[in-house]
Amino acid sequence: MDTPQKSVTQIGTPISKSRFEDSPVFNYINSLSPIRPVRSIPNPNQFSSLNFTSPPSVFTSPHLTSSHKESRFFKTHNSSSSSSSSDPTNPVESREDESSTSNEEVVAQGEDTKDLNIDASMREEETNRNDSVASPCGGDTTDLSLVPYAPRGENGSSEDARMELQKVYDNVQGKSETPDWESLISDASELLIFDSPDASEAFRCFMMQRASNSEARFSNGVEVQTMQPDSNREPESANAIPYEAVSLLHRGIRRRCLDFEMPGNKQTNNTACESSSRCVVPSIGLHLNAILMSSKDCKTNVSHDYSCSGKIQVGLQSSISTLQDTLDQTENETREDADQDVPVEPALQELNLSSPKKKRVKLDSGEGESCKRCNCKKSKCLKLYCECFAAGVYCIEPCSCIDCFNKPIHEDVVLATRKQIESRNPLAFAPKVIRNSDSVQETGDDASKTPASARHKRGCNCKKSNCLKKYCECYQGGVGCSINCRCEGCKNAFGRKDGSSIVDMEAEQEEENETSEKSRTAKAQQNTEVLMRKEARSDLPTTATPIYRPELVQLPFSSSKNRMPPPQSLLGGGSSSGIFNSQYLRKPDISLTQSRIEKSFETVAEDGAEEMPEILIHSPIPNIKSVSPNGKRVSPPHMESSSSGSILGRRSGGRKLILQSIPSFPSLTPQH
DNA sequence: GAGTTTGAAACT
DNA sequence: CAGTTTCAAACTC
Repeated sequence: MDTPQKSVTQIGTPISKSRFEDSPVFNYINSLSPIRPVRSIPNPNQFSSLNFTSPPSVFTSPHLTSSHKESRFFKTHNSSSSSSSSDPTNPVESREDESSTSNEEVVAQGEDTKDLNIDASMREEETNRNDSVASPCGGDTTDLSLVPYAPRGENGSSEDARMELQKVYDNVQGKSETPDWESLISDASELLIFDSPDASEAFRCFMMQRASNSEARFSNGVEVQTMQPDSNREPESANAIPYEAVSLLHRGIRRRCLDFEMPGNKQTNNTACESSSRCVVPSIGLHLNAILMSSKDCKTNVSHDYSCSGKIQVGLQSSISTLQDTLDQTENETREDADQDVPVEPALQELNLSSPKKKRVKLDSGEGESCKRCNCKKSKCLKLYCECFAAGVYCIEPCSCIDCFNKPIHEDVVLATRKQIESRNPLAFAPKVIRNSDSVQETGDDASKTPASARHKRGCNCKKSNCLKKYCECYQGGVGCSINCRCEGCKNAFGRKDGSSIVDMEAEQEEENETSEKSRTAKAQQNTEVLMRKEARSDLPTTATPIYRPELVQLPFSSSKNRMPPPQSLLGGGSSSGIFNSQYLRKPDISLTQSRIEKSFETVAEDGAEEMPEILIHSPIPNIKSVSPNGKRVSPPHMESSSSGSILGRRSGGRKLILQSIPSFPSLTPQH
């Protein structure tokens, strides 16, 4: 709700800079501090303000950058942990040691190796220090992910791996058309994602600091130093922040989630970030996991780590506000609420069918501690096949991948590959499930818990699974199918392509159980049933624009028992409203009439509401293609797509309220 | 755990 | 852009 913006607001605002610097306190502090603030040349690519603009011409090695960062942190905060750079007792370290035997790693990393050791000690320190706090995703498990071990693979020699790496890297680079590509990489490398609340908090601290010292470069070594003066600026966290920020950030960095820049955000981020939390959105897709992590999720165990994967994003992607909420909550309430569910949780938990939940349950109960991640064998975890890679996170120890290059140590390769993929498909790393956030504005507090709608950005293409299995990305994402889908025989429980949803199905079933001749026939054959349903619906003009209705999925109270759909799903959704549809399913004339009426109302806002919400706007054109075999009657998306939440009161006496152009993802546009 | 199925991603 | 191949997750046994 409002919280989301809060955090971001704090982050960017350049205003604070001048304010602080002009303040007597600041001057005083400056005079006291032996450390002279170092100002780097203003660089638009600086970390501050989440500036994603084109990279600096000067190439900066990602490794170098990160090394500096980490080592600096270490120096500054680590008076206590500076000592040992390796801890044999630490599993992570063990792993590292193992890896360190590889020449490759030494060669490749050099300074990194040192940093890694530092990292390890830091980690240890932090572990001791924040044990209760962050003990994140399975503690060690998470940490392990931080260990950049060489891609020797489980079965390859280090030499092979190195060659492989070179090959991959060359390959990627060769294909890259971006002139300043390396700069981009280095630039992107700074955009680390924070997949823990702590990390995000740290990040925020950093951003805040940067706000007051925006010129300082992340890698200039100023950060930590300037912290001191900063501490005064932030009375509430005074002493804590510097250390916390750094250590936490550090932890965040150590964690494998990467904050890959989002295509198209480079130019907009600056402004967007300054104005609203939405700025998170641009990269939210890749951050979601991180943010999710930031939610108490990270504090529980196994599930956390998994939540880092894109899959879990499902629930979170739902709404940025929710995410931000979570983030904020985490920040504000300290980590003591670790065990408390963030707003998002309820929703997910309620969704029995929700894949994330499912997965988590599975993990929790079934696989125990093993945060199972990817299992790539041939892709080197550098393709979208790899869940980790696709989710924007590094592979971690629990992964069973072979010859994995998706490790911090191969950051360049990862980023390069990513870049390449993005060049092919700018949305490749965008959240697969896009959630409409209009509910936020509409329903207030509950909004964050009950995102109005969501959909798979691209839609599925299921042929045999009927969208009833996790093969289906929509289903897996806990969202209904939409016109974007090209699925056949869609039975997606979260909402079918034809516009029905769980509620619809239930209502339908009831009807079917009772008398409907059609339904009886349909029951006879499942496949037939689907087709028939589609046909029946296709008869209804109102269903012409079957925008799927995922609302139920996200609703905490959307349990099967509770047939009360969320306000929006109940009222909105228009054509897709199951109740509505089922009600008129066999009353074409009525529905037709109504549809006409509606049509006159809908056209206005619905398109906007439906299409705009998605940051990732897809041309409706291809959607036309999505018509099922018998979907000839399915109207083009632009017709009167009834977006859930955009229309209210369809059932209420035929009166319909249109929530004009409520952007699902207002996030992109600076608001305030 | 091995084998199969499935559909996305990648390739042609 | 359509068809094919590759890939890894999901699923089944």
